[in-house]
Amino acid sequence: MSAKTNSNEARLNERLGAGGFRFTPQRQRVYDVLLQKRDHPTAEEVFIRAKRAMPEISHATVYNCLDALVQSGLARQVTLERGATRFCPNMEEHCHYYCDACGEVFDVALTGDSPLLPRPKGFKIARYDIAVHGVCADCAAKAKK
Amino acid sequence: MSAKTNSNEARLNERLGAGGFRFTPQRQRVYDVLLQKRDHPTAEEVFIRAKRAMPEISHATVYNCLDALVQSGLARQVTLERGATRFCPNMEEHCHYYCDACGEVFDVALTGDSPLLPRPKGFKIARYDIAVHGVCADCAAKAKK
DNA sequence: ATTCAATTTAGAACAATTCTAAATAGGCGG
DNA sequence: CCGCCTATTTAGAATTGTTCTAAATTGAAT
Repeated sequence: MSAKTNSNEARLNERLGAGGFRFTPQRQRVYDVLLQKRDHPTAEEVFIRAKRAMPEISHATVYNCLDALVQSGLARQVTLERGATRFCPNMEEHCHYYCDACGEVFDVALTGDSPLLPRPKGFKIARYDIAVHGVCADCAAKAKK
Repeated sequence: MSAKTNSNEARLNERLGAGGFRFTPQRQRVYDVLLQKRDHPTAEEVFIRAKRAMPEISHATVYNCLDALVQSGLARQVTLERGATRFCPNMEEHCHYYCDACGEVFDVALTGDSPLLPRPKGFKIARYDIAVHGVCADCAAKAKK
């Protein structure tokens, strides 16, 4: 086990605890899956990947684990379009560029100040999600041909 | 029929045409439903409301109409959370405040400059959606008690 | 009027998510 | 270490949201 894996495990343990959740092998596995390939997988994709090293894991558990990770501040839930929700372990301030042509999702860091948003009086902001729709460079090039 | 309704109908007709769609009574009805109560209804809610004046309208038609409106630039599709997609006829630049406690959605106009977003090279932006999650003033007050 | 494609319809099918009840596992006080 | 209590996991059923299908209808353009 690498030092990197160790530190991820430590953070997982700590954050789950802070969120009132237990550390379980399934949650560790699901978190690993998110960290290993940061391509904004759906719950179904996470399920498939998680099964590779833990074949007996169930669908409901994957949802439970993902929810626990989201509530513990270790992952974000991303809803870009109708259909399956995606998950993202990048907790830096960033926005999502979504290519309507190929479906790929790009994280782009929000540099400097957060966008200045007016807000309803008294509203307590927990987080915000910025989704940008359009066509990525590759797809734009293909379309031009 | 009021002058207001007339102008909405004219715009609907024009925009549908520009988008390559036909004007139909069902599309008019669905658009009316969106305009009459701007509370970000789900497709199911639109279906129920549309039925009141058009009892024979079907589920599939409501989806078809909503998609036509979205593609014609007359409505926006809003995905704030897992579960049903919502629809919004407000085409001004605005962001959505979503109360995680009561589920209410508030439109807030984006004043002045759009937030400056860095973007991937070559990405052609079609539109962007800003969703702010948190707790609205009412729910925050209730929670404090 | 005729024709062709878009649209609508009811209902089936499918996909995503949540629920259920029973089994298991963790942490804690004794 | 034991027993207890609660959280978690599991398989599968159930529910919800969305899309598909095939046939009938409608609309626009000849």
